[in-house]
Amino acid sequence: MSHTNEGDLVRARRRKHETVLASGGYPTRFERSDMAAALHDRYQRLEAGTETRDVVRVAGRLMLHRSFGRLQFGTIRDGSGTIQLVVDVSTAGAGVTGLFTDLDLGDWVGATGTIMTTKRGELSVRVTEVVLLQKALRPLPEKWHGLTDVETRSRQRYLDLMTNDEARHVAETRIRVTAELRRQFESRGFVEVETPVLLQQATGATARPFQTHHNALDLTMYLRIATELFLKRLVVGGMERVYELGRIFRNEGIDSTHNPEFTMLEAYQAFADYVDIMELVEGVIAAVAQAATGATLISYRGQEIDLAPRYRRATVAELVSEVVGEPVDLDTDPGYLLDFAVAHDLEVDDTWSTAGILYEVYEEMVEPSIVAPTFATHPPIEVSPLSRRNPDDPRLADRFELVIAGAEYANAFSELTDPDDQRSRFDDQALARVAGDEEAHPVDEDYLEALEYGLPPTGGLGIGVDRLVMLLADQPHIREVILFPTMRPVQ
RNA sequence: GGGCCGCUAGCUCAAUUGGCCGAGCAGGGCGCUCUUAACGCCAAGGUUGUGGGUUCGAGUCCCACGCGGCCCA
Repeated sequence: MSHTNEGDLVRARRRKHETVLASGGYPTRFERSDMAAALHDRYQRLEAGTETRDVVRVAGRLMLHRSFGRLQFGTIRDGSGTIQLVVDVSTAGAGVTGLFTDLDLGDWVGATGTIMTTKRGELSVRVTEVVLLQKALRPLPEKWHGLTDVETRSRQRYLDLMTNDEARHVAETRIRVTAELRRQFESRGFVEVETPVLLQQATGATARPFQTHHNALDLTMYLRIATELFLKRLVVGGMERVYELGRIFRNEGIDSTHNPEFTMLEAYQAFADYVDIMELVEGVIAAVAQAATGATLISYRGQEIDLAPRYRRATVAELVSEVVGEPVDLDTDPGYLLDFAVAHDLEVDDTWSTAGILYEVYEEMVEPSIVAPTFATHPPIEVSPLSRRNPDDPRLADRFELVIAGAEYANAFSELTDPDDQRSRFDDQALARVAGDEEAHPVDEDYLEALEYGLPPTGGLGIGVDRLVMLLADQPHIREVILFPTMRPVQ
């Protein structure tokens, strides 16, 4: 970023700043009587051209400033909205007029005055006293277009927030989403817990972890890639309904749906299976949509999506059959499925199993085409190392993914409770690891020991919170829903 | 990792085939008694992302690098 000549723009502001410092400095607090939005609310019926004797004290950042002959107008924004300040030079004292005239856009100001409406009906505070709470030494971004450069908006989010309504709207949506998620789980009897971020082994998902070092223990440590195995340890310990809404770290690239640190909600419910979790998810997603947007019918990237229950339920094999055009399942000849996959440019070869090709077709062709909320159930057990097997077909997992608008928003399953089966699944992953798959799941001996004490039948769930916010705030990029996304350093 | 595109005043954007880099906002000065992105007039503000190269002359063409965006893997 170039600061060429910024000094020229800053000079006048700094001079005023130093004048304040020389004369005793800025006030340490301001006793505000009302927020802007509350005033608009209270005085919405006030007719144009009304003067009241109601004295209020408001404070905020000066966003607009204009003079019209002997009248001066300013618009300040506080945490709730904006309110106009009016100074009548012919009646206000010289002190007020001088101070008001000297204000620059971006300054924090506090004002005392009476409520009035202008001839055009704009609710305003007729200022009798004004105080500069803090000078903005740097100029604000352009007042009409705001800040548009994606990079600067992400690096200096405070500028984005102070100039762009959309930035504030998205931030507020995210706040409503996380608050409502907590409310929903609390109301269903879940308790929020905190499990370690710093680990000696990163488990619970297939992903590469970040590595760090603990000096006192002289120990290599990893940042968590999931909360799964710790939450299930708690269920073993008798905490029957637990959830964690927390930051997850995965050492992978950055694109429109991936940030190296992101937020995931995981929940575990004892004595429940994946079908119970489906009902839970529908209810939670609908409630969150309602809380965040005011409706369960939302618009995402030009598509209308109804998030009200109940969502479509179909197996992965059924969904794949729809794109293939005839029924396929795990008993289908792998050569037939391979031909279909190759014909559609999928990167598969004849070493792949039927299950592998089936799931590849699902991920590459089915998932992107789904718009309405759909529970895609029963993927192959090979791609589900932590799920319980389906009792009727042990090659399938009692698991589902919630797909909306071509992307996955939740992943859930009946948890694998058999410690011996879990050990053999870990062993399969270990083989893949030896074969070079750095993302394959490592063996977690401590977790296996916990399972040997008995995990009750349990339904587990993970929801990608950032992506859910993207959906509800209709944002195409994950950086828009994370206040401070990971950025390359400026050089 | 590959391809394409972008980087010009504090901010938002212009700049013909390579020919003096322009405007709006913000900032400075003046005017205006109800403005709403107020308006009008005046003046000021630039090492065109960085470093090389080609050329009489580069914002523009070539090479490298940095940051960002989009698409692909």
